[in-house]
Amino acid sequence: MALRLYNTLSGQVEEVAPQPGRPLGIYACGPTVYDYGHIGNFRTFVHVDILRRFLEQQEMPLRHVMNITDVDDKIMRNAAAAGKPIGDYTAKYEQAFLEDLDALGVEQPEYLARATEHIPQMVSLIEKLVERGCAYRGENGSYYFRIASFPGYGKLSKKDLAGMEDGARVDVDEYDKDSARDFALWKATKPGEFHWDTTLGAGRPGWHIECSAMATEYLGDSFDLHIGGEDLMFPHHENEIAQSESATGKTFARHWMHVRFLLVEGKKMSKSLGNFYTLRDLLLRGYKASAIRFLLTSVPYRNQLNFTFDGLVESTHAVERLRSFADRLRKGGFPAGMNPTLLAATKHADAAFTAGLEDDLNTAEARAAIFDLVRLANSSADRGELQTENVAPILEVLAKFDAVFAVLEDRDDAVTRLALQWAEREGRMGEASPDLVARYSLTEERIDQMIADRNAARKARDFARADAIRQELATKGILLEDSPDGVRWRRK
RNA sequence: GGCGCGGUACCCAAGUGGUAAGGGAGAGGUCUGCAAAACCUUUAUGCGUCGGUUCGAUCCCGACCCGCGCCUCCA
Repeated sequence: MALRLYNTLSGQVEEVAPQPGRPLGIYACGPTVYDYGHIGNFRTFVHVDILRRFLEQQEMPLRHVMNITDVDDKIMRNAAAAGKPIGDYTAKYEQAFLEDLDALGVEQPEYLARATEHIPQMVSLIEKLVERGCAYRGENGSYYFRIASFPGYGKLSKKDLAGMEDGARVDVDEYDKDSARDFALWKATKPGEFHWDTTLGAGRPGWHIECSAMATEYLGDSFDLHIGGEDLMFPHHENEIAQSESATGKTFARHWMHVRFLLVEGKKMSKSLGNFYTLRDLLLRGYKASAIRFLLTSVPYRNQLNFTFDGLVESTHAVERLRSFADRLRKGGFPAGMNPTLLAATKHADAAFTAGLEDDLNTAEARAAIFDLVRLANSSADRGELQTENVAPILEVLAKFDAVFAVLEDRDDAVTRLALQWAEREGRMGEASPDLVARYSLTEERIDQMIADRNAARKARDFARADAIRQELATKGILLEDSPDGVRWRRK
């Protein structure tokens, strides 16, 4: 078996496989770095990460490219308003984006491609399109792609151009296009505006051209898989296809994967509805990075995910359950031998996990397989039927799960601490929940001291004092767990 | 208006032409100085509504109702 994914282009679930002897070429549309990333962005990037990690687990060599759009209208406008060169403006948000990916356990692709570092490639692609008669120069010096020259236009998004109202939404600034649907490849700039001086004249690239130029640069004229959010299907990806295939005469991406938008509290996320959240917003509210990642994977990428605060709490508990289970196994203390029934169940969970992901990245199925195993192994252990030789195979399955889902290792404290430091630097501590601030006001030394005091009280059978200390810690978000081999603490 | 997706228990949610995964939450129990964690039991004769096809439909077909997305910058 191999990975099968829904291909937007064909409308079918198809096997994804590289060309013989080559790595699988993946181009995933990245962010426009004009602001902090929001959870909608990260739903896409986390699912790309799930895909990436799963393919690595299947030992498929990858060549994965993600673009960083570091020049566009919003960036130009915001940078100008801040009186900064665009590079200074975008550097901050690019850095923040990469930190956010790291916070969510998202692996870096093989190549990060910045638009501003690939201007020559874009210019030569546009020149090629002009030579081939697919692009033209408008009166104001901008270049446009002539959609009428590409018969396949609309094949990805299944749009019939003839049926679309032409002219209903013409941008008044772009009066010099031959057809309203034609899109800008190169935007001529007015004197004083940020620009590149090129053989096309002074200007800057249109949005779509960067992906065509950079995908081709790193992956060749044809490659295996192109990924993005569902909104990018039209017009962005459609335009990429038109440009690239017109220039090369070859199929651009063979397989297209689109991640569906999420809803927040049942509504499309938008600033006006007040349900717009960046990753940092959530961290400052006290939610853990692992819970956010886990929630984002709870619904397969092609289904709409309703992101809610209740869901975040549920995911927190679900992750805790998995971590507790892993701790229990590592702690040991099981009878010698091997329970063959449990071993069989372990193998079954392993197979079901992989089968779920192979089936169009069904993360819900894959997760269910692991939770089945957790329940079975826990109940076996309670009955004394989990034996020492069962431990390693189960831990292997857990490791396999975590190589894809990446929530078991607890990096949450470190991530939250970084978010608090960022808020401090940016003067945004007011956005941090008081509860969270209290929770992180205790140093580990102080916590250890209080636990030692409580242990002394317990030894003296002064349970009232012991409970008072537990209670005090609890109000600051520190949970204590007594066990035969000592007291463990964790942050709520 | 055009194209597309979805409506499954208290909440989130997977799934299949043959009788409903998983997570969370609630209740009861085991364990514990008290807790926590963990485990057990329990919560859909039912899968938006109405028809149809079928031996049999939540799953196929049709109509309708509701929600959502894209068609314009957006992951």
